[in-house]
Amino acid sequence: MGITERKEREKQELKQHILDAAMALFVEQGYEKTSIRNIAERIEYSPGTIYLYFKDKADIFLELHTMAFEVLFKHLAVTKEIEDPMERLRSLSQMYLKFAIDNPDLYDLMFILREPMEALDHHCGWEEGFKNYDLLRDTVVEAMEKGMIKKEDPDVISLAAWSLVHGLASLWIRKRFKMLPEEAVKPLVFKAADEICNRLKDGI
Amino acid sequence: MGITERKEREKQELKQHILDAAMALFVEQGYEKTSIRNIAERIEYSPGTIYLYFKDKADIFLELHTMAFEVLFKHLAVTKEIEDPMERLRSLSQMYLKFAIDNPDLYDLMFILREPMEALDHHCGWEEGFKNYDLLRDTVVEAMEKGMIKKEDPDVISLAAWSLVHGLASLWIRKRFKMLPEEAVKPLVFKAADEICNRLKDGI
DNA sequence: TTGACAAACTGAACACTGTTCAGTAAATTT
DNA sequence: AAATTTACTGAACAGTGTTCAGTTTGTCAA
Repeated sequence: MGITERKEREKQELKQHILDAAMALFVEQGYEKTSIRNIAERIEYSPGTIYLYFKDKADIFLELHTMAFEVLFKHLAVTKEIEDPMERLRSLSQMYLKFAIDNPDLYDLMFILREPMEALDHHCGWEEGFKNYDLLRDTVVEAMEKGMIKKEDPDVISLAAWSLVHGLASLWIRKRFKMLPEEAVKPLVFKAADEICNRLKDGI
Repeated sequence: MGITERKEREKQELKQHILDAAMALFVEQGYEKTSIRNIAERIEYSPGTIYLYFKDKADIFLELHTMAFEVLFKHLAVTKEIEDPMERLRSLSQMYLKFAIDNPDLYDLMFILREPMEALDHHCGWEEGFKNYDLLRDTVVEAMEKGMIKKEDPDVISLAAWSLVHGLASLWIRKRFKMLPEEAVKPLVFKAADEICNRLKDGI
């Protein structure tokens, strides 16, 4: 009975087809400006069809959000080869920033937009986020154990480190650095993250 | 000829009336869910009237955004009485965080939402933002001069400090702290900002 | 007081949005 | 070949921001 299997496969294919079209439009023109009708038109199906595969618009973008996290994780995972946890931390922050600035729309979806999180419970369902946070937290713990960072609740330091780079990234993406000359901002952003790494180290 | 003056005054009053209604609705139900028709209904005018006083929806919220900045500035300005620049910096960050967490919708409008900034040029028109940034920058400069923070481009440190608290605030507002137990997050947020102040100082 | 003019305001209309659901068409099973 | 299940459609609903011809209101000169 290969028919049900083929049908299941075809269903998955169409679902992926919707996701691909949504991702393309989303990166082209951003989340808010991407409508269900836009997606339907691109895949040459009627708008109603999309609702046979996804609960609502947020549900589509929740899946894209999950995919984007895997991309980020792969980017950041290469830092595992760096022995020195302090250098690894520095590298993590620089790569995180680069990812955000190179992929502002993906970053928006992952960390700024309300929509994907509203489809989630309070305490679960955000494994993608957890995985990336753990990468950071493990590095912080290791740096503390090796005496490179003054000991403290590792979540406090991890939260601070993440918030710093997220703050830089999101203020950049949402154009809040108007007080500084335009061409000066980008280098300053990377420098700010780097400098805080220095000071975490010097504190010893 | 007092008539033209009265007319001008009445015009300003209606404009303010629109802003008041918009602010009320905005704080009640957030930006996205506040429609022009909602505002019109509340002030008992037709939707078209609003466009005689504001260019578009973003223009209304740009003005609210300006008002919100004055509120924040007044909050932060009380720190001017603190002599020690390091303690002032600590106080600034704690009060900034408190403002953001107590007024998430206003904070959204000021630092997260795209709309108000899109009505602005790249290099001008954001005096409200500049004023608050200068408050921070001046404190950083003073702390450096008094040898309380290692010297460095003050914009790098100011950017880092601001990004840290903005990062904490915006990740909180947009519900990205799901990896931590819900009740633990709020204290951690304040602690993270405080701890970075400590380490800036210890670095000497 | 009346008529003319300008300013203020209206609300229907346009082109869009997310979402639903009765109806149709296609594929599969009996 | 008929019956049934599955997949898909597209019109309709209730909403959005925005525009603009047309009406009302207020002011001023004759």
